[in-house]
Amino acid sequence: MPSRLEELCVQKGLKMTDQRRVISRVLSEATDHPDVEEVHRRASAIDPRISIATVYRTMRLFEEAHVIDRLDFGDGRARYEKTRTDHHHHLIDVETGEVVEFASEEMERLKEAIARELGYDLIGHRLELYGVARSRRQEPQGDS
Amino acid sequence: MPSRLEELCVQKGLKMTDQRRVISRVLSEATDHPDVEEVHRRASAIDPRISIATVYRTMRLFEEAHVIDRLDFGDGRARYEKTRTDHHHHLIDVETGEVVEFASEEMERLKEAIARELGYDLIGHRLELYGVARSRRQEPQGDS
DNA sequence: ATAGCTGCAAAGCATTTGCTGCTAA
DNA sequence: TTAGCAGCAAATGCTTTGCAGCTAT
Repeated sequence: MPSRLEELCVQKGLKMTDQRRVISRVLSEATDHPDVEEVHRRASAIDPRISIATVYRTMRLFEEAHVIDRLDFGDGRARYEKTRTDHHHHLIDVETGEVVEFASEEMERLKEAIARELGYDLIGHRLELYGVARSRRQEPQGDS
Repeated sequence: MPSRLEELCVQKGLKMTDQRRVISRVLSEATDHPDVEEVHRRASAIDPRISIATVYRTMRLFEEAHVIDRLDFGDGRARYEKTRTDHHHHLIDVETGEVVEFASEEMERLKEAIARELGYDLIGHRLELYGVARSRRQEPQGDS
């Protein structure tokens, strides 16, 4: 059974090879935001004859076809997620690296309003929050 | 006359060498958001015996002393600005690279509220808007 | 045949670092 | 003298790319 992401790729006219199929399946099944190395690791577990260069090339290909989105959490490497229809943003737990997704209609309105006020039409935007779980704050065994 | 940024550095207990003085002056006089290469270029114009490695080391030093802030506009290199007391964000003109600063009390409130709702205390955040000047949109001579 | 894809290794870019000589207290 | 700094070049980490062989049509 082709993954949902593979079907999307085909719709976009992408030629699907074995390695692209494996990568699309890995991405389709991911519930997190893996970087290229992690995608390569998971893809290699399915089919070891897949090089990191191909993963890089495929990620770029998929990104240009708008079936995945590149994320930048400021740590120097790109993360990816399936393209979604809903606007959403990410809150990164700075202690665990965990990523919490959230959406806010108010935020959408506000950034449009700000751009308009400044005389601009909004093309894109980026918003991430970095935080620590409030429950963890009162536990005094923090070892950093 | 020492630059304001140099004075700040001294207050923070940093040892000021000739090259650090030059770099602090460059940063103090900057009204834009230069990257390391640009800081090096401007510093070299004042005193040519200053290496890019020293600029990198000094930027990190200044950043750790909280006299400058590192910015990331998503183009792979770090930009810098003097540390300011006011919360503000950046709108990047995707056609000219120009950076417009803005502040929004509503935005500050909103992101705090979102984090709290998700059960987190906010440690940091990142927000950039990318846009095109509305005035430029109707001029049909766009050559891209 | 032929266009396009892959793997490998080399190159690229921003940034960091090991080392050695220098500099200021 | 001695701790810390600067310059240089080599190393790093992520990503891209040149090249030659392979694979489907």
